[in-house]
Amino acid sequence: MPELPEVETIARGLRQTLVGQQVADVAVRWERIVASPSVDEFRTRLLGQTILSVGRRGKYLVFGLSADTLIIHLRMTGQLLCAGGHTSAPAVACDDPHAHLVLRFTSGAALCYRDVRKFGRFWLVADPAEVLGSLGPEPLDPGLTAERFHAMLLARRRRLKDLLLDQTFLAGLGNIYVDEALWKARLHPRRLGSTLAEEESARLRDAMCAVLRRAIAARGTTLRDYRDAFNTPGSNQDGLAVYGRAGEPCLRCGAAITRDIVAGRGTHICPVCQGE
DNA sequence: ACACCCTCCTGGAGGC
DNA sequence: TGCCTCCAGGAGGGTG
Repeated sequence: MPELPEVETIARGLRQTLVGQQVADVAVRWERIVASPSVDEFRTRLLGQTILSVGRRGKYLVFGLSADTLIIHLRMTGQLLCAGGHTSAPAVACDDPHAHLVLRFTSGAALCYRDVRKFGRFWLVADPAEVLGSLGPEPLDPGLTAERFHAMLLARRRRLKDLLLDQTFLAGLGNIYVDEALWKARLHPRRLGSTLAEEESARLRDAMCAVLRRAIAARGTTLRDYRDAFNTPGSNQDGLAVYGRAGEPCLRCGAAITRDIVAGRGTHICPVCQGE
């Protein structure tokens, strides 16, 4: 599932190939993929616009266009694949049955949106805040100091797992990296954020940043569906400490990793290192 | 304010 | 082999 490191990797790939491209054709094959505006308006407004920038906010991809902002969320299984043009990537089949939206550019290049589960969404907006306005801070923003993070945790009486998954609290973490960060910080997912000592919240912040930086360097975690813009899997799955390792030994203490449900999500914990 | 459940979707895995 | 049921979980919505 694309979380911050995967979306960052995709954004970097798309930036290389898409900046300067002008939209020549918009094909929408599954209409519910377009969240806003209507599919007709989405198509007509997008035609002729040039991509000026490609960025990321939380798990959202953000394309600065000549007149609007295009925002894409990949949710569970969404893939954005570059095709044609001067890219040397393996030919991506835009006629794939799961390719629900295809942008073609005047250069001959194309951007293919593929999504087996159809949960992903596109927005075309004049003001990005319409979609991104309620997101919390970026975990890797140097402005998110240890002091500020500690104050954020103290302000709410919620379990760490719920808080870190809540995109209005912090933008970009999903189930995999929350479990990895809590393990690294030796904190139990059910622990109330408001009970953390300064030293513990600093540990959590450092763990979160380390986990994300490592995953970005590894170009993301590919468990099944994730691919970058050139259809290449990441390699961070080889570096996971707890996610998907239920029953296997903790890399720190050797105890068996458990899998539990917290906040309605599969949650991987070392019962010894992460005492409740 | 917080916890819990449902919906959106599909394919893969496990049971029988 | 095949059919059926469950499960994965991001986000938004509703309810208690």
